[in-house]
Amino acid sequence: MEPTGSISSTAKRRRLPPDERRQKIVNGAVAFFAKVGLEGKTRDLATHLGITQSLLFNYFESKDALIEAVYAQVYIDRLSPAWPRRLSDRAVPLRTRLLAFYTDYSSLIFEYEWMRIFMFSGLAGAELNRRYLDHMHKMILQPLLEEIRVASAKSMTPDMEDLWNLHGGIVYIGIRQHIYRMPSPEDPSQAIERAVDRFLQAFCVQVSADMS
Amino acid sequence: MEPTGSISSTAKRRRLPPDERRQKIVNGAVAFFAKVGLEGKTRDLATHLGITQSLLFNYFESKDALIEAVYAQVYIDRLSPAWPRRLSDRAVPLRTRLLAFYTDYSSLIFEYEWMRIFMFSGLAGAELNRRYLDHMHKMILQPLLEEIRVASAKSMTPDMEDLWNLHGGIVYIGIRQHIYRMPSPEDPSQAIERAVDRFLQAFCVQVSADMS
DNA sequence: CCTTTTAAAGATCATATGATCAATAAGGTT
DNA sequence: AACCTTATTGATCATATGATCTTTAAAAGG
Repeated sequence: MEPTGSISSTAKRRRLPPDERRQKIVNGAVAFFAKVGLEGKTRDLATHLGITQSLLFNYFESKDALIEAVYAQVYIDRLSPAWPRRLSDRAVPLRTRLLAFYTDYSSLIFEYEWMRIFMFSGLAGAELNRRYLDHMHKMILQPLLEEIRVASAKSMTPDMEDLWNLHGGIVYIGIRQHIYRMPSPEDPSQAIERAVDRFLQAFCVQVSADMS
Repeated sequence: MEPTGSISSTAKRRRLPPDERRQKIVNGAVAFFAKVGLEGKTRDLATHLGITQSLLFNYFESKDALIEAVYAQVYIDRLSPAWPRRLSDRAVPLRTRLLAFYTDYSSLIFEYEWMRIFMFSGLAGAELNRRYLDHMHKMILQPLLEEIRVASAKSMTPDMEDLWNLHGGIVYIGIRQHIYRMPSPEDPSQAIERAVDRFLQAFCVQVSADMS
């Protein structure tokens, strides 16, 4: 009988530089936990990685420490620090800024690993999750609200709930795709564009909805 | 030392009719799994219920069977069979129908237990989840799309992605509240009303946005 | 009050799981 | 080729966990 945590017999033992091995483990853990959830078992992860279970604990103090590394890996660079400034650049038409942001942002978040790890960590009440959403609120949506108000030409002016509605409607595309695994558009850019235009139409004089 | 799965010493042993006990277990399991996730441990659940862990298996074949009962309990009556007909009742103004639906629907789904169990089961790939969303698509959004197209007075006509965007933007209120635990409006009806009005404004001659 | 039924508890099993540590061998250095 | 360092393995531990089974006692019937 094979002992617990041993490697599949045929595979040769490969020695890697610690940094490289650590990175391989984190990347594998991201994929693995995204698929099965944060309660995924270390032995299954090790099998996926083609290493022994005990090796994981050579690189991480505990499973929790590994999950923290997964969080760090996945949350990193997910919100570019350049956006608050770019969103407030009034030299560029508001519609262009909004579309640029959501085109860029959706390409970052409509991704299997991110969507699912974000949801798993949200359900688990992870601190990083709250900080991320807080950052989204203060650094993205708040400036955006101000910009739309300034550009607002109609009597009606948007509030923060309206902005969360715009945001949520767009994010929900990714939720349908990666959480619920529903059929969804391969290219979401058109849906995003239409959502943004409907939003602007409600508060601003429409810049240019279509060319037809 | 207390044996595994025994009850807290002070509590008297209470005998209940099987149906009643079973219902108490299911209700407790809904609350428990909503809070900690479907990987919650049977012993913790039993403690919450004030019963022994072994008693759970007197009423359910296995933990999976219990979770199926939780699904059934939570998914039941979540989509009223009357809505497809009501949404197509052209004697009522479209805006009124839409608002009635989302007011009613949001009061059903903006609920801690539902939101979280739905998300947990979605991440787990539960069959019931897919069937629910399929039903939402075919029985609610499809008729709705037809109604809006009929009422559409502008050149632009909505597609299914637009409707999912409306839907997602509204559902996202509940996600913010119960999954991410963010501050959110105690009464979402105003946000819903504004989202619906923005949507109709884009495709139909606006019926009545505000009275001011 | 005694008997009977069976809901519920208590004890226990087999396996799973995170974690530890000594033994091994891959790969670089001399 | 011999040697050394240390990445990786294999064995193992302590506890957790789903599940089973025997024992106990609450409540209904007479």
